[in-house]
Amino acid sequence: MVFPIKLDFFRYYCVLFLRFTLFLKSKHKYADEVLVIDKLEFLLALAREKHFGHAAEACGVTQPTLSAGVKQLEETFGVLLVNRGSRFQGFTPEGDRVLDWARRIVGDSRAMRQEVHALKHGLAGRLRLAAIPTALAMVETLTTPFRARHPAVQFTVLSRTSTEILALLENLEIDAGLTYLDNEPLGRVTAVPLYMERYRLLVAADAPLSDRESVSWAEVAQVPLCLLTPDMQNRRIIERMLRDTGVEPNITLESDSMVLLYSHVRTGRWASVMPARLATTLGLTDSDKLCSVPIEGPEVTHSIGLVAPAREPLTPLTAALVTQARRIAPSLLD
Amino acid sequence: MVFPIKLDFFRYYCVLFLRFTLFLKSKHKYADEVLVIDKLEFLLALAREKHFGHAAEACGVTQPTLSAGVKQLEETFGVLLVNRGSRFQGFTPEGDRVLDWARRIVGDSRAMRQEVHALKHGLAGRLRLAAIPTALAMVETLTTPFRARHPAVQFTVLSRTSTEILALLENLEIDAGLTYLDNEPLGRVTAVPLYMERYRLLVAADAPLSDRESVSWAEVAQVPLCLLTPDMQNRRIIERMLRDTGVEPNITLESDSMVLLYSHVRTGRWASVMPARLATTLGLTDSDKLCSVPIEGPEVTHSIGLVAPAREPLTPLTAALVTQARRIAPSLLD
DNA sequence: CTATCTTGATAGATATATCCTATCGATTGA
DNA sequence: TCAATCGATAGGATATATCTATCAAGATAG
Repeated sequence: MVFPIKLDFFRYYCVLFLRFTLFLKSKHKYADEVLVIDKLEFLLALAREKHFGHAAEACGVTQPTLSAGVKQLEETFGVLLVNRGSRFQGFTPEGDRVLDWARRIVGDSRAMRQEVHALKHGLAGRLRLAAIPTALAMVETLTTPFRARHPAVQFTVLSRTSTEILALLENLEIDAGLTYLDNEPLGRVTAVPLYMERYRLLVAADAPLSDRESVSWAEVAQVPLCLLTPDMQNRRIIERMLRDTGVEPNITLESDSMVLLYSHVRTGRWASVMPARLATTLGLTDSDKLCSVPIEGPEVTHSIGLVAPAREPLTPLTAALVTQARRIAPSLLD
Repeated sequence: MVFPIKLDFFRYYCVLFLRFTLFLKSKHKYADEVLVIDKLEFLLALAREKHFGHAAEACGVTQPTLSAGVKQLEETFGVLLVNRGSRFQGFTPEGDRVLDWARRIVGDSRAMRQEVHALKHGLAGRLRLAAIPTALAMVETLTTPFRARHPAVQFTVLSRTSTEILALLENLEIDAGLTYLDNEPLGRVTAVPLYMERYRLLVAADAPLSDRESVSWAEVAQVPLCLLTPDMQNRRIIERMLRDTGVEPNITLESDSMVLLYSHVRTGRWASVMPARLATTLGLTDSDKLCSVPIEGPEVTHSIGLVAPAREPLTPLTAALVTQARRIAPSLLD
């Protein structure tokens, strides 16, 4: 019975203290309500790290500095933004709203810097992208022509799950993503459809089923499979197809790495299921080692495309990427 | 007793590492590129005042402070933003772009504050509006029901020309405006049509034409008229109608004040042309002193409505006003 | 239940930034 | 030519930002 009382008392004390501090502050001469964008970045970092120390490190400052920054925000708004016990306990409702605006303002300020820089030095900088594993091979069709037009632009490409991509986008940690457009709610994003994902069986040339014109999902379910881990949407889609046949699939190996899956398929002991376009793009079927066999049955296709923030205007780099995506889309959509 | 030693060693290592990182990060220790929103406001003030001293006064700082603020912005971006000779000579192209972003960021930061405030204290604050003179009487139909719902909200309403309203809106000096929707290019705004402007002749009860069922534009052109000044779009519209009859209109008095026009019409020596709705809303025709006579001829109507920034989301106050406008619009559009 | 670790807050010191007043130099106008 | 206007600059007072070091309150492991 001691804890609740102490906790309540602590909170009460916090609120009282904050009010008192606010009262004192109002007498100070300057910076009554100076909003520094860097402090908003503190809030963003805190939102993704959920830890004052880690957030501080991410911002390149010490923990007391970040704590003070957040507290200053709370003082300017006159509201507690973060629920604190002995540790970070999430944001208050007001904090959530401020966080939303902070994302927008920080994004805009970055876009502003980038645009001015682009006016001076042409389109340059680093585009941060993330793609679902099965779309990784497609990134090239976007980046290669883009770089031909804008040689000064650099890329960072991460392999992530579809949900992670949306979260990264929301937190301004990436500029755009390549992911499914039609399965999960996308939220506030600009989407450019690029191609449809169709599935094929990938097997070694000397493995069973390799000489077939086509196979059924039921047959696929009976060979030892290596697939992506279940946190990937691609895996869930394929697994659904397999289970719909009534046969319990034989998924003997899973990984989050496409390279690992390939290397196993090459041994002839495993097979895998992957998007048709992926196999051909990588030229895996050019050698005589691997075959990709069409899978019969209901044509399940999933639209994959570029997602960027729904903000208007976009940063010059992101805008150029979206333009590039719109340009190549017709040649990909069969 | 092994742990403390290890811990100390770890901490020592951490500190060394941190120092090293900081050393690499910057030669200047702090604030290499700190963006303060207040400085962006300096830029907005400079854009509308076109004068360093006046802009400084508008921001509540001295001129050197504003000069330094602008210069700091220029240093952060590494570009000149303002063309200076011995005086303010406008913005550079980069300056114009920064100005555009500054408007957006400043607007968002205000909206953020307002929203947090609204979460704490309910919808409160001051709505800054501007309306064209002929729409002034209509403002009441918007503000009265609005205040009934949100009693804590205060209003500031300015009488301005339609072009001024758009400029004020652009510079965040007003939250919304009441103006013509279909005559001039509106730019980036949200528009809510409210009603159509139709014209009537306003005359004293004992003046010529007062007993007519209706009059023609040609007849109107022959009586001494008092109208708004030519910078008002309303005046230009009416004048066009009059000239189209081929008769040179007899505009013997012009003013930017509707009250002045009324007081002259009441003498019986002048007549005026005004929107039908305006006369009835003010109850001018209830007394026996004034009559409003329908004008025959081509039905020229001009749509009038509420304009607000095209930004999304709007500030809570502006959003509530737009909602209110949408609510009352059906009862106004006949 | 105790010892230890983790986490965020706080204190004190110092460097930095901000702002004001006063003044200057250049242009503009009379 | 002289005064007025405009924006830049210098110098000094003061607020602010950041660091290091440390603390106290949970959480955790033994």
